[in-house]
Amino acid sequence: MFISYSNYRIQEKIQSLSFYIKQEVISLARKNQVTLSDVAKKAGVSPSTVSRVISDSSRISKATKERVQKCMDELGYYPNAIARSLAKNKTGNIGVIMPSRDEDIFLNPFFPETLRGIVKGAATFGYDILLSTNTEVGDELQSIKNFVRASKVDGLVLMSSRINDDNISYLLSIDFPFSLIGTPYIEDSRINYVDNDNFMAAYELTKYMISKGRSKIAMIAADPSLLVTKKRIEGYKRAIKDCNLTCDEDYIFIGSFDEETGFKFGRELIGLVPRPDAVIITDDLVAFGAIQVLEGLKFKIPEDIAIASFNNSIISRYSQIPFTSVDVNAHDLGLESINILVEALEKGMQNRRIIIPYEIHKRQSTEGMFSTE
Amino acid sequence: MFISYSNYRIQEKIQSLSFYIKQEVISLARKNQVTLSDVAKKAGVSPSTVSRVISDSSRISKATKERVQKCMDELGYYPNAIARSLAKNKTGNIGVIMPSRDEDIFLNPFFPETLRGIVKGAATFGYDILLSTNTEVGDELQSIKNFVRASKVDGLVLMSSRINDDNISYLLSIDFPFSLIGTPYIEDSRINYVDNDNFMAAYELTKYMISKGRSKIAMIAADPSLLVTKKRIEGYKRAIKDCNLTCDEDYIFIGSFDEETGFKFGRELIGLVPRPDAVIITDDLVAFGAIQVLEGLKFKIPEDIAIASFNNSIISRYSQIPFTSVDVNAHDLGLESINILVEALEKGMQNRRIIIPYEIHKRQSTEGMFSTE
DNA sequence: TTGGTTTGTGCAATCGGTTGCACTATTTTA
DNA sequence: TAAAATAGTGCAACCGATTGCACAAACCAA
Repeated sequence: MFISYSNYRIQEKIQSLSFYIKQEVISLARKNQVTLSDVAKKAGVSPSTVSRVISDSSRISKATKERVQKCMDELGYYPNAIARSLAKNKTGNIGVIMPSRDEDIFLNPFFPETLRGIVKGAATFGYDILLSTNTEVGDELQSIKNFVRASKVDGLVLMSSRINDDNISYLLSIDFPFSLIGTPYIEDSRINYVDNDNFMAAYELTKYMISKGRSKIAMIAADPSLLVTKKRIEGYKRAIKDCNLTCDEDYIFIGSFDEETGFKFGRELIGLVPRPDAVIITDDLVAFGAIQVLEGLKFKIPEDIAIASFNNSIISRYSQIPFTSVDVNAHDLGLESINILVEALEKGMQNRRIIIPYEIHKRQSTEGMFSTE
Repeated sequence: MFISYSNYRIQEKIQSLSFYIKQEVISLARKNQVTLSDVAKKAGVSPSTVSRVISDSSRISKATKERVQKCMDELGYYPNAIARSLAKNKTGNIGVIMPSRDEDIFLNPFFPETLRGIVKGAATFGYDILLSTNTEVGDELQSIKNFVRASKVDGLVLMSSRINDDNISYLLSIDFPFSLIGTPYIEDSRINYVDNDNFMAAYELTKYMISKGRSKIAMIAADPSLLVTKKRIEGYKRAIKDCNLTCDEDYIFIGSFDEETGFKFGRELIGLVPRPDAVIITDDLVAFGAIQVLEGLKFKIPEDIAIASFNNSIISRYSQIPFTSVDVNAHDLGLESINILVEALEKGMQNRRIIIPYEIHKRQSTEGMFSTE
């Protein structure tokens, strides 16, 4: 009698059989997971007792604890985090949602720096970091939902905030714990965030320019739907106004966080009438691009035009013309974002807002034409 | 009758009660997890059927599939990843083990770049990235064990390899799937890795120096227990030998991946007799430090001494004197490390070794005193 | 001695899925 | 037309923990 191999049931069976064989082979080496029950059996107690020993329950006698502990050591037992997560409805993971521009993200040292702080913070509290891996650009919400709805994380860190931020709205609507790096677009006591005072930073930077004798100050910013950009533009405008200078909208350029933006607007900048004698730029890389262009066009920095920017990355220090830049302390932003999140998770703390101090590193690019100081 | 509050049982009860109240409150908003059984109930089928609909089993009729699907949509069902992990013994997570130097890691753009590739690769295959968060410096093995023994990940990516690497030995000993960025210290068909040909890169770079008329070539390297360093030193030595030049051990300096190393050895370098007319450095940041020192000491680059290094980071392009640097293509290293790991996980592939091409970006710092080309 | 505590442990349900196997109804084959 | 194969679904065990409650033994006060 022929066996009909078209019989998919058999195929299934074979498949599952070979699966088992493979698993078996693998399991000989790996998958030698010692379980709680194994320990219990060896120690002659019930699994619940072992579980209580692990959590150091006060209801287990010292003698039993020691005996069980010994068995655990001997068997090399290590609790299965997945099973524990399921039972306790807690994962021990914190999800980090990175802006999904792919190219940009790690180019700008702000994110790696922040991530370093995050990792460090998580380590001290015993959490692991789950990184969002969006395939689609701009689809952070999808990553968030994947993490949240699949219960893969206990809480989230959002690394940026925008106006009418969908991510924030969603998380608030389902009341899921998160902390934000940046200032939220709405006041809501449930939002824990950490940020610099970007308004003041830009304000102070602009004032500093003015104190150095500059009066026609331009700005190159990024997408103003990003709160950080918005705040900086506001601070800049306010300083101009407070000093009774005029702030033409022509003087504000909107680009992105790359060198190209610096090239492009550096060129346009010097075409303005009257020509600016200073420019504030929201990122070092952009500033660097602008400097290159301006130098190429034979403008002198800082004599003809002063330049200052944000992030205080390595290139601001080591560019041909070292330029003034605001250190936002990205590492601490990351670290504190974890602190407040963990406090929210473990102690139910709310309404935490932490302002991380910035620091203006003054360099050659903003030296005065004539100093008023 | 008084209630004895010292009765810890009662205290426990109260605690658990308040816990429940809190949980209850929370669960009103969050924790509205729709489960498989809910869907099953609504669709009037058994949970197993729903599960099979999710996995699109061929054994469920089209009609049932559609009906169940509709119920899932209506209820907003989303499978719980934890429960699934437990049942399938697969997490969908890949652990990334970063060298645990804390400060160094993100300072050097190599790691962020690599991580970017890793994240991108993981996204295409639908895996999430779990980052190692070692508290103790140099204690990657602990992180690895935490991930592996707790079953938090399906596989691992190691971002560096050393001689007699404990991490590799451990993973091999328990036969746990991983891929390596770098070349392993031992031949083992079970190790899948991706690397540059660091020997050839250094060899070629050295030859290039020689072709430019240099004959006394020094090297500043990092810890030679790191395979990457070892290979580069070997390539360098070989090139020297092949050209019948002498390679004094004095010409080789061992430091770390920071500017300080550049400062220190830049200074020592020019004290050597005979004085080197070229130096190969294993990292841009170090090279940058060296350049600063040398310039400070009034040495001309490239006239007095040529400089070349590795990683082609932004500072190699934009330093006052742009310097020659080898682009190791960190992004692709990361991306491929995921590719081979996933192939190992899902298809049992072994013995994969991928060499990512490097590219020497030639810049001003290696222009010849006199060109032989 | 008796009834009430206090202590220490185990039972069994639960977390939310997956899957081998059994079972029925329908179709195909001879 | 009877036997065999196929299709569609459900039962129940299982993944590896946690935890409310029950229960037995030891202890204590009156």
